[in-house]
Amino acid sequence: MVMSFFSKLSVREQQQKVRDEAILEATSLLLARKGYDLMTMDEVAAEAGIAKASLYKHFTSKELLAAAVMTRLLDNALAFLGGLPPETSAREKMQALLRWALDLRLGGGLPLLPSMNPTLQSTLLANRAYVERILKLNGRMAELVKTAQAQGVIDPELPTEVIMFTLYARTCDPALDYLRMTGKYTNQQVADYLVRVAFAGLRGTPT
Amino acid sequence: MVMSFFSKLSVREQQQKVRDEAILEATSLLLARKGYDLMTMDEVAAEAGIAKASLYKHFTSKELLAAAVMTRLLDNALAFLGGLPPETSAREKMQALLRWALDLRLGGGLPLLPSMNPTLQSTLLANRAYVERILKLNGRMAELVKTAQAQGVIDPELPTEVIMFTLYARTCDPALDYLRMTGKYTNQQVADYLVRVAFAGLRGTPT
DNA sequence: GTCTATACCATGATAGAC
DNA sequence: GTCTATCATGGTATAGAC
Repeated sequence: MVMSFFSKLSVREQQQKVRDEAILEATSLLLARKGYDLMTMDEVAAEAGIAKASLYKHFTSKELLAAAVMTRLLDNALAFLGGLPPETSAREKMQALLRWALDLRLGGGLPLLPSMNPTLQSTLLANRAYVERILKLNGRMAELVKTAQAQGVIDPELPTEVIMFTLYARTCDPALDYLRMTGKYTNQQVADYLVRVAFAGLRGTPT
Repeated sequence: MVMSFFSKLSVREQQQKVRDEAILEATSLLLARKGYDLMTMDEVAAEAGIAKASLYKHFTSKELLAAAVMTRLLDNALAFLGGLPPETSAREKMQALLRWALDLRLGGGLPLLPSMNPTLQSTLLANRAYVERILKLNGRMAELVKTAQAQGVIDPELPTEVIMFTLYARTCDPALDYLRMTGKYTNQQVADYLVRVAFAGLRGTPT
């Protein structure tokens, strides 16, 4: 089919994108708030302001919807990393990424990592787009970690994977929720503490 | 009703305890493996070798069952802490408790902390026995943390709560699962890494 | 009296008719 | 796009066997 760039179809496609984006945003919020298992498609539809069946016109299954959200999230993470000024050190980049994720979570926008729902897990791993992003991010992270280790600012005795996985894990650290529940700290303070503890540990850095 | 200590009822009560224990153990495994939401009462019954309806004779709801498991877990944690030799330092005790929890998890026996299922959460907080244990453990932990901070072996600039919550959070660190999935490390190594990173951080301890 | 089998009922993911 | 089924799942209650 031939069409101009300004045809009605193009506009309609843009509308689609806008709607898709709204759905993804709603899903993101709900995933962050309740997790995959407890999130229902009814809620997503309500939050996005459309009917449930309409939702299924956009995303053909709950799992695919979740995969789309996770993929978008990884894209954002990669974009964030890529957008950091070139003079930023490797360790600073690692720290900034963790901070970015924690801030996202404090704003209600970070879907927890794939809980351990097995069906979701396998759907994700079968999802070309998702896996591609994961691999790309892993590659970037591995570089940063190795550089930082070579510079001696990250424990060189730890396997690269341990560092990477720990960083990923810290983005969904439940301590964040606990601290927030006390009501004693600002979001900034909570994030500061978590980043600090992730890098310096409970022992702290002796001078 | 009057009865001897060796009456049949007493025996029957013992049978009850044994069965209860088997159910709790089965639930523990399943909670650890699938989490609360995905665990079904059918599975629990199957794993415990009884019928679903019988299960409901022992525990009148899924939530109460989970609460019982969590309470038992906290009892075990308290017993473990209490059983450490008196000469153990505060920091060693903290470390030992984390290690104990991680070993439990590696053995498949640690139900993750209350996911964030809201109904479960409120059931737990309404459960006298559970809350009692939580408060007791929190008390013990707060003592240990303060002592260790006073001794300068735990970062004294961090609020006690940050330390405590971080420790709790580390017991369910997803990095453990990631590392195990690589298949590159023994369970011992995985636990060693996690404990080390929890206390020394990613930066490591500069000599 | 304790377990088994089965029935009930709400919820939530999908599919099909307008 | 919406509205209205369908269909499976899973928590809970009951009815009857040993």
